[in-house]
Amino acid sequence: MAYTAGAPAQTDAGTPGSMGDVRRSNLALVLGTVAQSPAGIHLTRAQIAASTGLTKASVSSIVLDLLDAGILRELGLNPQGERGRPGMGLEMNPARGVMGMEINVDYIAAGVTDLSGTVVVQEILERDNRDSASAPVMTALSALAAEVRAAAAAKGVEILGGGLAVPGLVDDGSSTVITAPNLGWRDVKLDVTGLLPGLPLGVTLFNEANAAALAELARGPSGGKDFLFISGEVGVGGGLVIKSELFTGPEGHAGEVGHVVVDPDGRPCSCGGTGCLETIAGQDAIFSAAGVADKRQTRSESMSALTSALTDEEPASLLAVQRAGRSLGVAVASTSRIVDIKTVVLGGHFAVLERWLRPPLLDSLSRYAPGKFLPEHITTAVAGENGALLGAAGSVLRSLVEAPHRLHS
Amino acid sequence: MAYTAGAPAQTDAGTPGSMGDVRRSNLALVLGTVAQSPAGIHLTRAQIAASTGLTKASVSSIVLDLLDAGILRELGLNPQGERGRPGMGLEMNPARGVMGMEINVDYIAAGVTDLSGTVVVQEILERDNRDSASAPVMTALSALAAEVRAAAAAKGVEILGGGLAVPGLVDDGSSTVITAPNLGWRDVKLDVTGLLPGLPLGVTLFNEANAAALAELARGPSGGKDFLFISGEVGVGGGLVIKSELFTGPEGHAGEVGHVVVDPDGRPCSCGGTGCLETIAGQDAIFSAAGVADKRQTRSESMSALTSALTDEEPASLLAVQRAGRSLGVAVASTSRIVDIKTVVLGGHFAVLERWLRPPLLDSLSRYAPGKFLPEHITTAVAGENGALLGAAGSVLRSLVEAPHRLHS
DNA sequence: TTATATAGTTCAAGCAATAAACTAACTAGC
DNA sequence: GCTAGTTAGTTTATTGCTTGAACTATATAA
Repeated sequence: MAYTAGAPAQTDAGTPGSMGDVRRSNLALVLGTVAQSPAGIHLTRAQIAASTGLTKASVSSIVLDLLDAGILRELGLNPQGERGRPGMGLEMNPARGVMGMEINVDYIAAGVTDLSGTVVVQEILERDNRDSASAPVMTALSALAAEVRAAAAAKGVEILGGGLAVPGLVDDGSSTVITAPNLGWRDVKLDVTGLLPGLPLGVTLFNEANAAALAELARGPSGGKDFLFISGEVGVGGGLVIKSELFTGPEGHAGEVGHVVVDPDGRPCSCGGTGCLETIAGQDAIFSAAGVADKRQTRSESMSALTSALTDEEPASLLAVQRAGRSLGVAVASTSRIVDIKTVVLGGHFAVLERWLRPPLLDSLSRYAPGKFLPEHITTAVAGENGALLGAAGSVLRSLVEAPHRLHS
Repeated sequence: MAYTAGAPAQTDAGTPGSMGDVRRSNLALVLGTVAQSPAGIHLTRAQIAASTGLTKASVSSIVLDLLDAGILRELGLNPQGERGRPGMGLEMNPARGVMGMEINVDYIAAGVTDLSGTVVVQEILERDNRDSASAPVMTALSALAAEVRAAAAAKGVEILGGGLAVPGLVDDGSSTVITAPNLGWRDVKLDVTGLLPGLPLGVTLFNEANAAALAELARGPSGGKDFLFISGEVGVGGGLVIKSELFTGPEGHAGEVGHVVVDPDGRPCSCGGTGCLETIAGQDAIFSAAGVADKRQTRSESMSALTSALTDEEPASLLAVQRAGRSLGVAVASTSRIVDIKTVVLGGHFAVLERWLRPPLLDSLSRYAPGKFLPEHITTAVAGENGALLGAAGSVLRSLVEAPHRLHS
């Protein structure tokens, strides 16, 4: 019905509210209902008025602004055999788009979606970034981004803003990667705006798991409005979505389920802690426990070695995954009590291994968080490999929908 | 400077914003700055205008509304030896107040603060509520509340709203205690408005630890704007404050640190889980591990037995508290990674035992959440025994400050 | 007593939403 | 094929709230 994210009058606390805030709030409200409308359906002004509760006059005036800003577009009239004057369909302008980018251990990637969220261009470039300095990676990504931007422009799509997802702790305010153990980065300041110069909405930096969580939120109804996304990669990342918002905590680093303590007497973790979930359920941990770790092969080769070992019911592999599942259960149980969440979405290798992980996970949950506290829904990610990419793009799009006044208007 | 809580235009998402929202937002902004001003200082309209950024004209008009509603009061002019016309001091109306109430295992309590937050009346009635049905407890509390209300009225303070704190999981919407293990309550619907009939702001139901956390937020700068409050009682409760707001999660039951898993191979918990923090650091657990559990004595007697045993360096007691401290560390480490919090406030028996708990707690933290992730500030609660009481009252007060338009206006 | 400075109020103007009237564009039915 | 009915979108007057400037009120300083 109404767009949940459009919290009206989003001035900072402590700032006087004026009528401009009302306008901004209603701009977001109108744009939000258009953005939320199902793919084929093009709402008319009258329908927007009915659905938002605004008057037709207000909607007309607001839509005019959004058309001027190039965010919305009018389609022709659609006389659909109903009585009365047909309405003028409206849609998110397909000639504008946002770019998602991703730096990961094995690849860099960039992709563009238009404002309706449909993918226009997408390119993945395999590249070993493990323990590579940031400069060459950024140079390579910059070239890729320019290429993808040109490809989008060739299709008539102009980029308004971008998002970059990185597997590590980030601080968007200062565009800094605080720590990305698997890239070997620590306190690295990135020139993110340099990747895509001259964008009205700039470029935002995201944690990979957070971006992927946002992709889940935008795409399927996999997790609803409240869920914990757990992404199994080399490390174990997490993204916490609460009331359809990414919950980032006071400093922006919330949701790190990978470092919940699941075994106080456990092994040291890459984060410096002890017995973190990652030390048992991270890729390296599972591979070596399963005995499929081989330094000559890539991670995806190791992964297929593991899955075939599992289908062959190879004991060490079964045990390794079982242990990972149980530990996942402990971490989820603890997390669910702290943030009161009942739905878990598994991503990354957890999605691949879901078949084997689920039984020990459920077992563990019923032991550590039984009854009323049991997280009932365990699903797997719907956005696949490129979840982080889509999430980064989608989240920029969403920020536009929530604050359209930043464009021209 | 400005009141952090006064988020402008707080209509529900999906509702059109109109000029009324602006007014509501600015009412809260003005009232917030008055409420935030230090005890002795009485702001004038001009000072409010300067501090909020509103014009003098708007402030005058808004203050008029707040005076009409009986929320603010004018003091006389205060010619303070400065040039120019002296300003008219404003303060929170001391003739209006809010009531906090508490049901706990050993007592029931009720107290009134005026709108400036100073305590007017307070009464604690010892009463063994353990495994008592809810009806007689509510009857007793109702009588106590009426008495305290009359005492406040005698002092010229009219009650506008109330809050009730209960040691258990609650749902305020339906005024239901979902589970309070130590009272033996389960899915008990309480007639909270019946306790204090005819209040314009009604009566709100709180979890005890959450209320106490709010008291910490309101009183000292003990935890700043972001902290985890851990309350050691018979059970172990928790309250999570993030950006000066109580974080309650999607269903309102967040912050239950007492049930973070700290020992996967541990003992069963009253919540049905296994190895929860409460099974090691709850009062019953500590008392019995220390060997000071004696069914004939009250809990406060057991507690003094424990503290004297500790000062005598009695080994079993030292060990019990040490273990509790270490487990606290594990739980805090996990929590800090999930919600990104760096400050912990210890309340209840954790405050009493702080001296002995701190070393193992710090030790444990540096092991499980080292370096950048270390929760740096461990403090003890400033609001003492009656933290929950004060918190319940204070939070009703705060809700008034955030939405003053609910009164008359 | 006068000049100056500060507090608070009054009043016209601007902006955004609303409600009601109005124009536009289509279907249904005779 | 014309008219009545129906729905879409625009125009216009009204309302509510902030703003800014002018104005009144009340103090200190010289």
